[in-house]
Amino acid sequence: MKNPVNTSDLLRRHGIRPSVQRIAVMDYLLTHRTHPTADEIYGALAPQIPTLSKTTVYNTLSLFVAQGAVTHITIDPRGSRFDGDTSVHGHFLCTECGGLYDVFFDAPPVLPQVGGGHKTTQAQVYYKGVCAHCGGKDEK
Amino acid sequence: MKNPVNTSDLLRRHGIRPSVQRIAVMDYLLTHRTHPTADEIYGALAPQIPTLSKTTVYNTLSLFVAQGAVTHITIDPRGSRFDGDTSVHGHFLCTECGGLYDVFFDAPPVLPQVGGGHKTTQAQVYYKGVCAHCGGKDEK
DNA sequence: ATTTAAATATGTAATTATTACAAATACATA
DNA sequence: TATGTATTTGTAATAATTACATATTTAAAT
Repeated sequence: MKNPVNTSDLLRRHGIRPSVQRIAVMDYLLTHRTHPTADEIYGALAPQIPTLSKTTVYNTLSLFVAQGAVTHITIDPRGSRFDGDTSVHGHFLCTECGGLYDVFFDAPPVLPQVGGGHKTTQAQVYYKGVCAHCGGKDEK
Repeated sequence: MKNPVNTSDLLRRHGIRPSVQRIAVMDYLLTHRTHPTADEIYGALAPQIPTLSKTTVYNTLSLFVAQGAVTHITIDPRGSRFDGDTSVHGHFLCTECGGLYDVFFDAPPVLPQVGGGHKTTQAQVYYKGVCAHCGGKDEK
């Protein structure tokens, strides 16, 4: 089996009615941990679902995010990235190649509460720099 | 005086040669703590500098960010926001009104280092939710 | 002061991400 | 099977950002 959990059930648990397209998008996110853009997801799924529309991918991702099934990552100024792993972790963006890597925490960092009467629904930790592959390793 | 520091000197200290346009953009950022978009900055300065081009605003902001004189905030999926305060602090985005607020820390949060040989140049903490003005205060 | 070269700014056109919207299709239920 | 609702699709609009060639300004050299 590709996936340890049943994708339809996962969607239903988030109040999302499964469909061929929704299952495909979620499956793609669960099996590709590259934090893809909507366009990348569309490009990967279109060959298998020839009738797929880019609007559907956007609609689907928007629904997933609204239902808390997917995390919307805004670290990349070139466009939105999406993560099927909604657990608490950070993200590192390589500003050279655009690669986006997970940064898992031994213990989640303690972030101060937001004051001023604002109601926080989510906190995210973003790192930017140059990834090991692009040369971050060697250069001092 | 509007500004405690001389804007030209501030630019020079970051290796940026001052110009009428650059001073105006930096001044705007230093006196307006709303984390404006390029478009907002252009709209605010255009009346005073009639020849100002939007491309210049983009070029200028890009230069400021590259030289570390301004922070590029990517929390808002609708577009890039900019902050003339480069000190360590977080940001809260109201997903209703788009308002972007500073979150100052008593002590900077301890963020785990990024492993994997990646070279980190910057870390940012983003919060999302509903601001006090939009109703975050009342609603449980 | 004048010339010259380099840096900066401008305007227009392209690119790209995302959304709006109306029509078509699929789905679930009576 | 009929009917209403949800979902998907395609096209067109919107908006942010970049590319690029030209014009202007600045600084240095003569």
